[in-house]
Parts: sequence; C-alpha cells; structure tokens
Amino acid sequence: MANYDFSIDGNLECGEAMCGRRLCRAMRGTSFVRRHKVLRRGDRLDFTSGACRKVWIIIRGMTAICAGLSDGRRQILGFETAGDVVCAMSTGQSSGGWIEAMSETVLCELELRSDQTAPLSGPADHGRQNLIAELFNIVHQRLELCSAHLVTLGRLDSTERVILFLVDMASRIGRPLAEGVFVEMPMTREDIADYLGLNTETISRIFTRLKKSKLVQFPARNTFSVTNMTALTGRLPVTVRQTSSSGQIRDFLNRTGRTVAVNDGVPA
Amino acid sequence: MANYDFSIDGNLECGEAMCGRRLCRAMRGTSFVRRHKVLRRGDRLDFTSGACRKVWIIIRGMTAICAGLSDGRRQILGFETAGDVVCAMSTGQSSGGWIEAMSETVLCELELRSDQTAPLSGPADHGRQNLIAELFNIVHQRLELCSAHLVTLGRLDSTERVILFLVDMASRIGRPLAEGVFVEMPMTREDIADYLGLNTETISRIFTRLKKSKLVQFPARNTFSVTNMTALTGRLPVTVRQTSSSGQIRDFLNRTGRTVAVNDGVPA
DNA sequence: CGGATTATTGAGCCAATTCAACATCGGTGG
DNA sequence: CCACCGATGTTGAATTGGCTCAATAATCCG
Repeated sequence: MANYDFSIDGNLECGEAMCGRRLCRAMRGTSFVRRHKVLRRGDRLDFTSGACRKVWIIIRGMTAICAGLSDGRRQILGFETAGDVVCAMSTGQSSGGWIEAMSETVLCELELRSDQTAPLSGPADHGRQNLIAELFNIVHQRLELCSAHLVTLGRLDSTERVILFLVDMASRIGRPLAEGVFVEMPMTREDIADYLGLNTETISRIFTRLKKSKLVQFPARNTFSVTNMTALTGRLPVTVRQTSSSGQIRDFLNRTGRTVAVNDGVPA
Repeated sequence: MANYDFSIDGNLECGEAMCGRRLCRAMRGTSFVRRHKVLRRGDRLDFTSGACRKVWIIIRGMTAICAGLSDGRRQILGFETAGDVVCAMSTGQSSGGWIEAMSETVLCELELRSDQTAPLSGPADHGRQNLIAELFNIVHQRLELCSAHLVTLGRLDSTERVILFLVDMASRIGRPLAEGVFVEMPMTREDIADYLGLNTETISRIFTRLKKSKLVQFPARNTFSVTNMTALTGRLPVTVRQTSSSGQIRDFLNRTGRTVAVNDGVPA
C-alpha cells in the first residue's frame, strides 16, 4: 500500500526543519534505519511487524492511529499532524493496529534493525541516553492524549465529543481568520465517528445541529470555521488541551541541554 | 487524607520483594525521595502538585487512576494492583487527576526533588540511564493499557465491556479454584461503572444477566467466580490482554542486563 | 457526463439511562 | 444481641440518545 521510499539507509539528512528534529539527532549513532515515505489517503503501515520497533515522524499531512477488532469494528486512537510522532505498539485486546493516512502524508520512518544491536547494548553514552529520553517523551505525550480521550469516550455525550473534536482540530490545524478560525479537515465523517466512538450518521446530524445553532459553519464538506470559539468551548465541561505538557520528569530528562521536539509544530 | 509515612528520605531499603524492584534499584543515586504510604479505601493522592513529578509503586491493595470533569463526572482510567506502577501526569481536558485507593493499599511514593537537580543533569551514567529506561517502560506499558481501554469504550457494548472487565480482573487478581477462578474485587459497582463508561444500574443489571446465564457466579456482593472461562471469553470480539508486552524498543532498553520489573507480579 | 463514494435526512428501534422504590449489607450504639 | 442507619446494590417503569436501515442528495473523479 505504502508508495515509494526516498532512501533506505540512515545516511540521508532529512534536515532539521523536518522530522522530529531533536529526535532525528538523537538517532545518530544508533542502529535505526531512517527512510521517508509518502502515503496516499487510505494507505496503511501496520504495527504487526514487531510492536515498538518503528517510530514514525509525520512531516506533512495527517494520519490516524487505528485499532481493529476481529469483527471488523475499528477504533481510531488519535490523529497526528506535522511534527507529531507515533510509536508502533501493541493495541491490547484488539486484533492489530496500524497507522492510516487521512490525506497525502509524508513521514519519516525510523526502524530499529534487530540484526545490528552492538551500538545499543554498549556502555551508556549521551547519544543513547538522548534517544531513550526522546522515546520517553514521545510515549509520555501520547499517554496524556490517550488518557484525555478516554475521558471523552467514557463520560462525554455525543455533542460534547463532536465539539471537543472541532475545538481540538481548530487549535491544531486551524488558520486564523478575520475573526475566528478556518479549518480544513482531511478525514471523513466515518473517520471522525471511529475516533469519537459514534457512527457516521450521528456525526452528520450533530454537524447539522451545530450549523443551525450558528456555532459552526461548514462551507464545504471537509472544512469548517468557528467565529466565536468561546461560545463553542463554553459547551464543554472540560478545559481544552494545550499541546505542550511539561511535567518535571520530562523536564529532568531534558536537562541534558535539549528540549522536547515532539510538538514544536512544523508548519504543514 | 493519606495516613502516615513510614520514612521521609530515600535511605530506607524497601526490600527487593516489594516495590517495583528494578525501578527501586534504578532510583539509587538520583534525587528521588522515597516514602511508603498506607491508604484506606477512598483516600486520594492528587496529581496536581506537578504532573509527572511523582511515581507510585503499588505494594499491596488496589488503586484507581481517576480523572474528574468540572461538572463532577468521573472517569477511572485504570485499576492497579501489587506490582503496578503509576506515574502522576496531566489527564488532558479533565479538571484534575488523582489516584484513589479501592481497598487498604500500601504503596511506595517516589518524588523528584526539584531543589536537588545536580545528580540528574550530570553526564550519562548507568544509573541515570537505567532510571530513564524504567520510566519509559512504565509509561509505555500504561500507554498500551490505555489504548486497549480506548477501544473498549469506543467500540464495545455494555455487556462486552463488563465481561472484559471480569476476565481482566480474573487474570490479574483471581485465585485458581478446583475448576475456574475465584475473584475478590474491592471496588464498588459505581467504580466499575466509572471505569467502563456506564452507570451503576447497568453494571448491576448485566451482573444479574450473567448470573442467570450461569456464566458467572456472584456468591457475595464483592466476589465472583467463573468456572468456564473459555465460554466467557468466547463472548468477546477481542483476544484478552497478556500482562507482558514485549516490543523491540523495550527489549533494546533492557539490554543493559536488566529486565522489566513493572509487571512481575508481587503476590498480594 | 456517469458512476462511485461520501454525506444528509427521516422513520423506527433498541440499548442504556434516569428516576424511583425497595433490598441488602456493614457498622454503631443502646 | 438486636435495632437502627447510612451506604451500597437491585429491580422496575418510563424515557431518550444514539443506532440501524433506507432513501435521497451532494461531491469527487475518471
């Protein structure tokens, strides 16, 4: 499904402006293979081939982390845009996980070569330590997002979930407007439904209701804009997520002089 | 709320048999303060005082990681028993997180002293590297559990959720019976509801239905037993979680000679 | 333009909730 | 020891939010 690779080994410099930057730097001297990939909408990269063996850094576009059940049901665990980092992992009970492109996506894949372990098992050095710290940050960040989404699915009703989704998208990929925000969302209603634990028709109905209440405009099938964000967030029983979460352990891990790259936000 | 501390500084040896063992060892030489705490049912330890500044290792009993919404709704993110490790963190949108004792609980709290950072920012050494690797493992493991639970809340119906809960409890704290498993569950119906995104009455009704279908027996209000586990899991569209998940990055992190302690399972 | 995909809308249904009454359990004090 | 009380659990009736099924509309793309 995935298209073509730009490079096969780690020698390609992917440039500080792309990739997770500090993560890329931390990867030097380790036995990771780095390759760029271009995905078209619908293309998948499976988690199956060894959980936690690959890391993907989204450079452009948007992907979804998906988990599938044996009976075909799908749950989307999260959407990632430029600058976000995903770690392949076991998705628990479900019968397999993958990432799936929501739009044309360019990403950087880092794969741990299992046949070349020497540089990894050696004595501690800054390179290795940086790498582990980066991995910690990636996973820690995702855990916080995942926990937040658990609350969403467990305790918010359908309207609250949809509003939260819109607000989240607006803050992540929205462009400022004369007043308010304009957002191009690459995913379908079905994707949104699979993310929010609802179904397609419900998403559609709630969009219609929001449109009628003038809280959100939907000028095209895959765009929306919000003029009064405060009015929208006012409908939520939660404070909206800020993309940077700085805990003290994360601070501590960053004290080697680096800072966390994960969500510096590479402009798409 | 929390009762009394056994010790206030890190000099107390808490014994290899308790705590997260390798985690405790990894903590040596770092500026973490270690203290034991005893909690009674309902006691809480807040996440507020600095996300990701504390780590709790459950020694005995059971706790729940909780997230609260501003309107009072509560979501339980997970239950932890002896051997499990929790890291204080931001729970995203929600208005605060905490861990809460489901039964009399003994745990070991590791707190990063922010005023004593020298040993942490120094050059890489094995102690520091081990510590980061342990923290990675803790967070990674929780991320996998969290992802799995996301699928549960997003795509399983109430009966499936309840069965999954029972099977999970059985595998974690069940005692083998002549045939089948016997489980003492310390939490109330409300706790279970808050974990599964349902309400108290629904839990009760499903328990009654399972009892009538002879799949599960409930000899007392807070115990149950399953004689035919296969019949029970057959109702699920998922394969049940195994407590150990071994990804290659985790393997790689463990190649210094340690193994992951997180879920070795200290007998309660 | 034509066909496939995606989105919207309506009607009816069902799962899970709400509200209310009652039962059971555990603990406390007389 | 028993009576009482609050907390927890169960059950029923009525309601409703979100789903299923189905028809239609809009959009995309060759």
